[in-house]
Amino acid sequence: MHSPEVLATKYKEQGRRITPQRKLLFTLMHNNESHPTAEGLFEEASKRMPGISLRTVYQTLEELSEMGEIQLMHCDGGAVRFDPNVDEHHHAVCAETGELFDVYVDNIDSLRAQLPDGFEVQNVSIVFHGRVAKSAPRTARSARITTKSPARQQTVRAKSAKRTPRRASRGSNT
Amino acid sequence: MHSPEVLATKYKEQGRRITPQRKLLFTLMHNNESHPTAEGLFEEASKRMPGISLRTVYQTLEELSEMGEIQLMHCDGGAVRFDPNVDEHHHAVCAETGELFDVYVDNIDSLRAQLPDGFEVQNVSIVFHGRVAKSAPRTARSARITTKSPARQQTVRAKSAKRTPRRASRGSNT
DNA sequence: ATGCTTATTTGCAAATAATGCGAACTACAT
DNA sequence: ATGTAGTTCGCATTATTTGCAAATAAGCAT
Repeated sequence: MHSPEVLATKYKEQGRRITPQRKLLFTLMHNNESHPTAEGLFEEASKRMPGISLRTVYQTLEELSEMGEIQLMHCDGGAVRFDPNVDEHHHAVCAETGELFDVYVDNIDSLRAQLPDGFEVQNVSIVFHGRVAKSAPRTARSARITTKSPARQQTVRAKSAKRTPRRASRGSNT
Repeated sequence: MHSPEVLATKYKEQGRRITPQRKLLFTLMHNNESHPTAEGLFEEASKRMPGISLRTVYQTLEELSEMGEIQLMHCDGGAVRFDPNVDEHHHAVCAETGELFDVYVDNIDSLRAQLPDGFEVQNVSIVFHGRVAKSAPRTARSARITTKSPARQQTVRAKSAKRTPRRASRGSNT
């Protein structure tokens, strides 16, 4: 998504107003690679602006989405996660931490798929499920992987192409 | 998933009981290609067994999932959809009707992805978003496409897949 | 068949996620 | 400073799904 400043301009051009709430949310989302949920973003925002309403967060995220500034991502059935990266990209989800990473795929066009007759593909979304190998080096737990950093180009090959035992229901991580 | 008969055996072997509700749900799910939601399956079941509880449907689907007999699919953020096809496969969603089709992809391993460092892929899920071309011939609106029919092998290419360089800088970032 | 044991079914409350709506508030042009 | 229309916010409500406990009923032993 655009910088808070550019967004402000774009907003005004559309007759929308710049409020403290919006300014804060723009800032919190800009370059945010954590793929926060509305609730998560609300918590962050509340730190800096106690009293801000969750309703406002939902509303702002919705308008940013309508303006094409952020992307929505329904990943595991839980809450929607928002992504300020609107380039054509995909995702990797760590089954352990639930962390979500942006992934760029070079050759989607080469996929050979048996699509239903007459199906016209408009876009493809790929999700890599797996886990981040915790190589001992640093605190491991808090080792932050930035997608912009040494993202290795690799050819995909699942550990075991077998069925993964599916958890029955959603998010019960307690 | 297995046939209702085989399932019955498998259930008994595990000390589970065969009830009329389960028998019905087994039958309704077997070879079901509609990817129903719990609610949808409940409605179908209700026709044949008025009074069956939605709770029972949820419960049965959950146990079938735990037994590896069906797969869960979180697609658009709405209700979970269930799939008796547990082979390694993917999906195509019609943006118009919401219909969901099974899709087999041959060469997932050849995808070149820039995954986060140390990320171990366990499995990949691909969703093709698009629409079923309604070839004018019949009522068009009600033309039904079945997945079992001549699924064409095709190389994927979105209608307007412009390749965006990573982090394209639109305007003055920052 | 009859009874028993305990797996199942069911209804209802409750949790989670997100949206509708209207009253109060405020950005910002004049 | 003032007015107006865009915003924020709280509360009610919808949609899914799960937790719980009482009522029910498979399936085994007799």
